Amino acid sequence: MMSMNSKQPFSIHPMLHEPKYNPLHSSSEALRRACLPAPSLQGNIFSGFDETLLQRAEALAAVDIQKSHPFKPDATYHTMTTMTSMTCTPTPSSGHLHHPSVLTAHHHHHHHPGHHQSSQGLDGDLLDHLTPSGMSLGGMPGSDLCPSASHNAHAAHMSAMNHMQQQHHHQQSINMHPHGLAHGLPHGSMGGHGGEPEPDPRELESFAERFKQRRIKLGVTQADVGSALANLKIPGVGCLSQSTICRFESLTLSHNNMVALKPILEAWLEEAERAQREKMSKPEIFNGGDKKRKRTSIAAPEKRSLEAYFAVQPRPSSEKIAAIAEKLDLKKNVVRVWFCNQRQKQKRMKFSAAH
DNA sequence: ATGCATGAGAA
DNA sequence: TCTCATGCATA
Repeated sequence: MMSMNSKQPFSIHPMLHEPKYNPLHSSSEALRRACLPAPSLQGNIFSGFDETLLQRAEALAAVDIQKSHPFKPDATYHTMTTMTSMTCTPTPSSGHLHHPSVLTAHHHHHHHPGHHQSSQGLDGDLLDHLTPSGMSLGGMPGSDLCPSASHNAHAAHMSAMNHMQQQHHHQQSINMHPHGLAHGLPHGSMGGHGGEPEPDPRELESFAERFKQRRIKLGVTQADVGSALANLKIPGVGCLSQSTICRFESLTLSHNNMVALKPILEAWLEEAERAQREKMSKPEIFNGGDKKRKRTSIAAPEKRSLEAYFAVQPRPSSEKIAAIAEKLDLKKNVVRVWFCNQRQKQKRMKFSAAH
């Protein structure tokens, strides 16, 4: 009953996928379990008795939390973006941005829209027990590390180049960014031609590593790469954020996304190295920006509760989301988005673990 | 490096 | 409404 996630991301055609990267199968369950936050529950959760498990999950989540706390979860966003229109930055058109785009690769998959889970014992039990509270700990303090990004200043940029890649199916098109992009998808996806071949995870992995290394050698930051991409006049390709470049290097993008971005970054890298060789042009540093969007921060206890719910029911109904939101004293939308992001995260983890 | 968010497109 | 690609804000 849980295999609805068998959607393989890919762009390729239906018949093109390689057997190798196909994680579905039972392995996905194993993997998922490996990623689960609640160790004690793992064994049975997906087996079948949801209700009991739900209660346990709940209990587990509520264990440490027995407190009340003064925390006020919303307030988070005041979106007042100032327009920063630079070359690349997506300018918020009307209030904020518009834009991302897409790679849509879903053809075959899908999930059940309306009724997946059946056991809803949770509305009552689980939610009742939960204590949205304050602190507890025991969980995970932060083990954050990361030096982080700084923005240096030199960059290399180049000018034109083109590649052509096109496809026009409606199903999958990768498009990058906001402004006027189109979608260009690498590798041979449609039409059967011989565009870019290898959807090979192996290759992607090594490329990402090489990319990072060479990028550093060029003295360019992830952010620089992102903006410099616009200088490559690849149709449909504009700039990308530091986040995306970072995620590409760390392989934390979906397989499809990695495959789509690879040729673009590869083109940039070559151009950048070529450009550096001859003359270094100026860095294109644009700076400016005042952005005021605030990020919601979900406290650890609430997060643990959400994880517990997620372990049992990754796709809660709207009603359930509302109930959870209320219990945790979070906005419904925040909860909904959290679940969405959690699913994406798990999917990526599953995939990478499989390879 | 990541968490939370937006938005387009597909169900 | 969900998924997926992306991004801003932030630790």
